[in-house]
Amino acid sequence: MILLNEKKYSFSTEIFFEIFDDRLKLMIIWYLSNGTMRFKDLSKYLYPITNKTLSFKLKQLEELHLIERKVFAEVPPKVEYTLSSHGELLKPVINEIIAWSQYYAKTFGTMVVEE
Amino acid sequence: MILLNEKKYSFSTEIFFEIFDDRLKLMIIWYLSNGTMRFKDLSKYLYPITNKTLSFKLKQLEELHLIERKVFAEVPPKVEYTLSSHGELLKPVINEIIAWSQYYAKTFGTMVVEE
DNA sequence: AATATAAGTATATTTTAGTATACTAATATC
DNA sequence: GATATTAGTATACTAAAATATACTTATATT
Repeated sequence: MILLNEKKYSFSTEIFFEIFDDRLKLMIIWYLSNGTMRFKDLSKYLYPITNKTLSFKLKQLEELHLIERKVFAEVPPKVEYTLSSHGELLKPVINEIIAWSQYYAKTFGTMVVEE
Repeated sequence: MILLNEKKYSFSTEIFFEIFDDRLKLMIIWYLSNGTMRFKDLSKYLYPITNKTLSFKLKQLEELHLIERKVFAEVPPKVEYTLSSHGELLKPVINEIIAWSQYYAKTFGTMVVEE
């Protein structure tokens, strides 16, 4: 259970760190910022990640109102994940992260295959 | 040892996640973005953190050229940590993080004491 | 002479995040 | 009738990260 509301933060960014305490959640947001994805797509892109871990992270992001989960009554199961409006507002953050990463890669020679 | 140069990244933000694989390093950058700090200051602000952990994180950030370490020949020891020019360029990222965190706190009622 | 100080290091221990592996449900396909 | 499919769950295990605790060094203070 995530209980952000019971905590007090000494500075604004702490909320961000509380939410993105691991890179996986932010990476999921990054992937979903390119459009809707199914569980298996995310699993593939985030490899190696176990179903358990991915499932848990998605649940957390949903609790935090950052993504939305849409279940289709099909067999085999189909579940789609999409950024919520609050999640969409993370795009400027992601864009700055991309800009800085590209600068860093250019400066220190780390290869970047694609954006 | 951090060997970013030996890795290839499938998208730009991966470098960022590789560097900020834990919240501590980004929090250190956040604190230093307000100015120079000594080891003990950081230790106080990042409480609870052990000397060992803080020392290790600072070493990593220095290896990544994001901070600079200045040793004074004094007793008791005095060491000052400052953002490097590359670290300074993370400020736009931090600013977007602050903006989003404030929006999120306002929307979901999480308290933020100060910026 | 004992104690405090800052910036760590050393060692052992604990926590916790993630992994590996196997399993399920309901239908479609070979 | 056996097998594949997706989106998970369940259980047990492992490895990495952080903690707790004690120690160091050289000077200044009580």
